[in-house]
Amino acid sequence: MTALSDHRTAIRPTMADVAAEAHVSVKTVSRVVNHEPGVRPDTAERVRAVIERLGFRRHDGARMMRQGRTFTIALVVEDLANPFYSQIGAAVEREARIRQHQLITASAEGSPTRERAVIEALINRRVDGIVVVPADESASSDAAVEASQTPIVYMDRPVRGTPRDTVLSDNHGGIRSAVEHLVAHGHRSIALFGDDPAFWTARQRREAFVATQQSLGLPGPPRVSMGPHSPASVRETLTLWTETSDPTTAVITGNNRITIALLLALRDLRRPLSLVGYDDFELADLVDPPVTVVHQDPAAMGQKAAQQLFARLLGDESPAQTVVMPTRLVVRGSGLRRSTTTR
Amino acid sequence: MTALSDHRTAIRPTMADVAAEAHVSVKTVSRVVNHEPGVRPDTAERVRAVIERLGFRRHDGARMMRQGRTFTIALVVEDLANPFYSQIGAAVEREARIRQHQLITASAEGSPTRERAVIEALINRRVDGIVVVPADESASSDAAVEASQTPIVYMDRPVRGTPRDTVLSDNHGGIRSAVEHLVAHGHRSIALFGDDPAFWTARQRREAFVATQQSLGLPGPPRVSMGPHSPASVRETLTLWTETSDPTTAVITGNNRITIALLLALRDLRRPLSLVGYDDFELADLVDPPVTVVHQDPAAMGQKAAQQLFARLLGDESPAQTVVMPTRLVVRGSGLRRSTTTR
DNA sequence: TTGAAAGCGGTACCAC
DNA sequence: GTGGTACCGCTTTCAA
Repeated sequence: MTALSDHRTAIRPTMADVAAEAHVSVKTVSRVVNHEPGVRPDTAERVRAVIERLGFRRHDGARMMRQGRTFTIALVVEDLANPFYSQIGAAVEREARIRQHQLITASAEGSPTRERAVIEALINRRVDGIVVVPADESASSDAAVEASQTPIVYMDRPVRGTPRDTVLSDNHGGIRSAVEHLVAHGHRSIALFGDDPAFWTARQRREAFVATQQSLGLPGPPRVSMGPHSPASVRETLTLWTETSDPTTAVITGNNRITIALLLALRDLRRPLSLVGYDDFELADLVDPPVTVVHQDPAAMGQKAAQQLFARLLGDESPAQTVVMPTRLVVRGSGLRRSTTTR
Repeated sequence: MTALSDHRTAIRPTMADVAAEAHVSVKTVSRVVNHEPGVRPDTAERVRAVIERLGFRRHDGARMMRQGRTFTIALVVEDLANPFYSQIGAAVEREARIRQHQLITASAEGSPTRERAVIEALINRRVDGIVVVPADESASSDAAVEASQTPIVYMDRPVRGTPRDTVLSDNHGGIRSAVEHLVAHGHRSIALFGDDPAFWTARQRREAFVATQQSLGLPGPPRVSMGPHSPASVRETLTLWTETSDPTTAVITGNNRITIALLLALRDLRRPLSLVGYDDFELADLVDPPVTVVHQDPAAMGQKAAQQLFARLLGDESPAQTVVMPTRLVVRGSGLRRSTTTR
C-alpha cells in the first residue's frame, strides 16, 4: 500500500486502490464488481475481501460516462405537490426503479421558459429520457430535444411540431359519460363550468360537452362558463341559470378545483343541483351527497408514459404514437335527480 | 474538420470539436462555456459562434466527475403519491432548483431494506446530499452513509445511532393544542384514535395526549385507541365509549387517514361528537361541520430540511442539529361543543 | 484467466 | 490571453 493509496483510501477508495491491495489489475476488479465471468474463484474472493475491507463503492458517474448512459430518466411537471402530478410521479418512479433507473423530478411552475431551461439542463446531464407534462402546446424546447436525440414522452396535453410519443386522457369520453349519466337520471338542462380555455384539456372538455349535448338532442344552447372561477363567480352564474324558465338542474365541472368551488357555492345557495365532477378526489365520499366524478387515472397514465419511454430506450424505432387513456365514471350519488325536499 | 470530428459532430459535438472548428484550444472553449474571464472578446465570439453552429452542449457528467460534485441531491420517502410527502418533495425540489441543483426522488415503499438499497444506489451516484423520511428508526443505511461522508438530513422521525441533522414536527405541541381547544369548549371526556404504535410519530402523539390530559386534570383514565383502524373498528370503539355514564364527547385523530375513517364512522353513528383531526386536508372546509385540524406544514418542513442540507454542502461543520417545526391549529368548527339537536 | 493502455468529456494546473 | 497536459474513475479493446 503506497502512501498515496493510503491517503486516498481514507477518502474514497477507487478500483485502483482495490487492485493494488489485491495484487490484481483494475480490470479484474471491474470484472468482479460487475459479476463478469472469467475470473478464477479464488481471485474473485480475494478481490471481494479487499472491497469489503476498504469499503469500496463503484463510482457510477465514471461508469455512466464511459458507457454513455446515465440510467436516469426525468419527469417535468408544473407542480409536484399537485396530487395529479404526484401520482404520475410515483408511477413513473416505480417504473424507473423496477428497471434500475433513477428519476429526476423537476417543476416548471407552469412557465414555458422555465420548462425549457429545466429540459435543457436535463439534456446536458444526459438523462436517458424525459417525461413531460408540457406547460403549453408550444414545445418550447423542441429544438434542443431534437438535436440531443433524447427520447421524450409528452403527457396530458399534446404539443405542436414534430410528432412525439404522447399519452393523453380521454377528455371527450369522460365528458360524454358525465352528460349521459345525468341525462339517464332525467336531467335535460345541464351546465358546464370549465377551466381556463388557455388549457388544451379545458378546451377539449368544452368541445366534448357541446358535441354531446347536441348529439343527445338536448334543448337550447349549451350553458358553458369557462374559468378561471371563484366560488363567488360560480355562485353568481349559477343563480342566473337557475332562475330562468328553463332552470339548470345539473352541473358538470371541468376539474378538481372547480368541483370544490362549486361545492362551496352550492352550500351557500342551498339549491338542489345535481353534480358530476371531473377528477376524483379523496373525500368525494364524505361530502353530502357523495360526489359522482369522472376519474382520470394519473397513475396509469404515468405508468404508460414511462413504459413508452423505456421502450424507446430499448431501441423501439417505430413512429411516434399517441395513446388515449380511458376515464371511468365513479357514481356516488350527486348525479341523481334531486328534489328541493332532499336538502 | 477531420473525418472523425465530422462524424462525431453529427452525434454530439464535444469541446474538442468546437476547439478544432474555432482554431483554439479546448481550454479556451471551456473558458467561454463557463464564462471565465481572460478571453479576448473576439476569440470568445468566434467560439460562441461555433458552439451555436455545431449545437454544442456541455456534458455535465464529465464536468461533475472532474469536479467531484454532482449538483444533485436526493429525497427518499415512503410514497411519492402521498400528499404529505409530495408537498415535502415540491419544497425540496424548489430549494434545489434555486441553487442550480437537481433532485432525484425515490420511494422506499416503507421497507427499510428497500430504503437501504435506494440510499446506497444514491451514494454510488455520488449525490451531494440526501433528505430521508426514514422507514423506521433503525438507520438501516447508517454504515454506508457514514463511510461515504454524504450529508444526510432526516425528516419527520429521528433515527438511532450517530446523531444527524433532523427536522421533526412538534407532535407534542400539536396534540396539546388540540386537547386545549376542546377543553376550552367545555369538553372533559376526550378520546384519541392514534395510528399504529409501530410509528414513532404515533407514539409521540399518544404520549402527548396522555400527558396533556393529566396536566389539565381531566378525569378518568385516558381513552386511547391505537391503529391500524378501519371505519368499522372505529365505530365499534366509539359506540362503547359513548354509551357509558361518562360518555366521550370529543375525539382527536392521529392522522389524516384516521380522520377520514372517523368521519365515516360518525356519519353512520349520527352522534354529535366534536372532532379535531391531525393533519390538514383539502376538503376539511366542505365536510359538515368543517373539520378543525392540527396543521403540520410539510412544505415548511421540506424547505427547512433542504436548507439544512445545503448548509452542510456549503461547509457547515457544526454538530448535528434537530429542529422541531411548530404546528398550527386550524379552527373550523368541528371542535365546538355540539348538542344532539345540531345534527 | 488476466492485464496494459486508450479513452469517455470535461476541468485544474501550470507553462508560455 | 492562451494552450498543453494530466487526470477524475471507470469500461473497452486487445494482447498476453
